[in-house]
Amino acid sequence: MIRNLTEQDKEHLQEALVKSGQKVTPQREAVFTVLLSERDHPTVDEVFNRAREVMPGLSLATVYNCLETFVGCGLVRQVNHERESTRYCPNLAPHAHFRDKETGQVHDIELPPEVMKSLRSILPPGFDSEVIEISFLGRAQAKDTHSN
Amino acid sequence: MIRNLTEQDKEHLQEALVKSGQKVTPQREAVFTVLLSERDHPTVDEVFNRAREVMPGLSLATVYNCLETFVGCGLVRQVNHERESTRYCPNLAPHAHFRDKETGQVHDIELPPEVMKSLRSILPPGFDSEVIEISFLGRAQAKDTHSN
DNA sequence: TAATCAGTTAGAATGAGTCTAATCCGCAAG
DNA sequence: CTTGCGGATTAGACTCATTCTAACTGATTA
Repeated sequence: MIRNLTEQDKEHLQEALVKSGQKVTPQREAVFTVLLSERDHPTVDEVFNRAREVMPGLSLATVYNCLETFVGCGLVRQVNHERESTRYCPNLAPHAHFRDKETGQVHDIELPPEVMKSLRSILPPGFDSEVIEISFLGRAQAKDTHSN
Repeated sequence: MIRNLTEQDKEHLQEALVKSGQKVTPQREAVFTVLLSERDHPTVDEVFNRAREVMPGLSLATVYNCLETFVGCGLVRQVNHERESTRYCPNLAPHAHFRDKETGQVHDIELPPEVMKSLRSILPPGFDSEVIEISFLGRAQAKDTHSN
């Protein structure tokens, strides 16, 4: 179910948008709401379908635009796996992704700072990296029930 | 330039193919030759164009087929970055990829076993991973000249 | 020689994502 | 007000990597 944004979430959205010279619009609020309501790394299509429940006139192009805007102002992260549809994730803490081979579900894996450090240390001199993507592929025993 | 396969490379190809019930064909040899001649993570299209120099009748579909076969029998690895075209890499040692933001070039980064181990250790119980993909995005000072 | 079968081929189909041109909407200036 | 401006939104056309399909090839087996 799609729950409403808390005041705090609204401020978070507004602040991030305004900081990068963007406006808060009803469409952006709707898309953001969808992302926060179910944190299951939805595809654009999934976001689109969920958001339509709340705003039936919303167009697919706008969902693409909104998500791009959010990525641009650091509100959400893109998650790519092989060449499958891009997924979106509002978890901003540094984390890796674990993709279940059977269900296709994506789980967040916390990334302790010392692991990040050891990763950075394997770069030869002259290599300077801003972004490190880590993704696991395998099987996960469903231990939590609040999966998608 | 496309150099011929060494006897050793030919055996390597044959062994891997036969082991998974596949045949050695002229097209597969040509594609494999291209991969080993310039180890710069080419896209399917690049492989296609290079291979045509040596085998003009070769079709794109066949290049796709060959590469898929090679991946299936562990001869090469697929490298994906965001949603760009898939690239192929004949380096089988465990390694990460560094993608230069400016040139688009992909460099292999050696992965020491202790880093692999620390990565595996961050998986919560119940998560079992076969494949770990690590990719860096950033800028690399060109220190070698034999880039593509 | 005929049948079989994997591999190859050209071209059509797919589908995620991007582009375009028209429209909408909020707001500031007149 | 009402006019004009600019960014946001929209529908639909378009792109392009990849996959699919159906016909063809060529080596091997019956």
